[in-house]
Amino acid sequence: MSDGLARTLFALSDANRLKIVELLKTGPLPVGEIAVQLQLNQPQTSKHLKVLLEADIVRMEPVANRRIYHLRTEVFQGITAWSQSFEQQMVSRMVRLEAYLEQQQKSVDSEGVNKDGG
Amino acid sequence: MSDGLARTLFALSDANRLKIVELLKTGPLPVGEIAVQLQLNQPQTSKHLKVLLEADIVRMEPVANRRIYHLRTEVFQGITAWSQSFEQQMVSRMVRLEAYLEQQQKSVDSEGVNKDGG
DNA sequence: TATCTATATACCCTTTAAGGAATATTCCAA
DNA sequence: TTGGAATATTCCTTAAAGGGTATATAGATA
Repeated sequence: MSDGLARTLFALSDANRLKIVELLKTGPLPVGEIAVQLQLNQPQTSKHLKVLLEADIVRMEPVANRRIYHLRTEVFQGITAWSQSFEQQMVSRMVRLEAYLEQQQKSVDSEGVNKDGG
Repeated sequence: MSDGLARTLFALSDANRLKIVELLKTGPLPVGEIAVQLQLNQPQTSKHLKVLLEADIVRMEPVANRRIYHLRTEVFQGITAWSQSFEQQMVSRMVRLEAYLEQQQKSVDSEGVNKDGG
C-alpha cells in the first residue's frame, strides 16, 4: 500500500502536475488545450500527463487525432481515506491521553490523602 | 496554495518518509528509535526528518540529549480537504452531466415526433 | 575537562527528474 | 500516398535527491 501511495503522492508533488490536475477537475481536456491554458510546452505537458497516467491519476481517451485526459476520482478517495486515518489516529490518541491523565489525577488525589498535604 | 501543497506532497512521496510518518502515527519518537524500528541509518533518518520538518509535517521537541519528533495533524486536515474537493467536484460534474443528458433525451423525443420514425 | 550518547551536517557518488529542442508517430483528409 | 495537425518520444543538459561514511555539535556525566 505504502509503495503505491508513494508513487501517487510523487505524481502529485510537482507544481505543474498539480496545476494539470486542478485544471482537469473542471473537466476532461486534450493535451493541446492543457498546454495552452497552463502555458506549458507540448512535450512537457505530454510528459507530465504520462506520469499522472502511470500513477492512475488520469485516464486517456483517444478521440480521432487527439487524446483526451480525464481525472480519475478513485485515487482521491484513497488519498482522502489515508489522510483521514491520521486525523482519526490523533483523536484516539488524544482520548487515550485524556483518560491517562484523568487516571493519574485520581492517583495523585488518593496519594494526597495518605501522604498528608504538606 | 498549490505551491505549499506540492512541497507537502513531495515530502510524503518517499517510501521511507511515508514509513516514518506511519510510525509516528502511533506516537512521538526520538530519532534513534525511528531509525531502529525502520532499519534506517541514523543520518538518513535525520535527513528525512528534516524534510518532513520543513514541510511542517512533523515538529521537534528537544528533550535533554534527544530530539522527539511529533506528527502534526493540521497538515493532514489540509490534504483531506484538498482531496475531498476533487471527489465533490466529480460528483457535481456528474450531476450536471445527468441533467444535460436528460435534457438531450427530451429534445430527441420531441424531434422524433416531428421527423418521423423511419 | 575528558568522555559518552544522541543527533545533525558535510562530502562523495549514483540515480533520477525536469526543461528544451528536435524528431518520430498517429490519425485524418484530400 | 502525400500533407498537415495533434501528440509522444528521444536526446541533451542541469539540478536535485537519496544513500553511505565520516565528522561536527549538543547535552549529560564522571
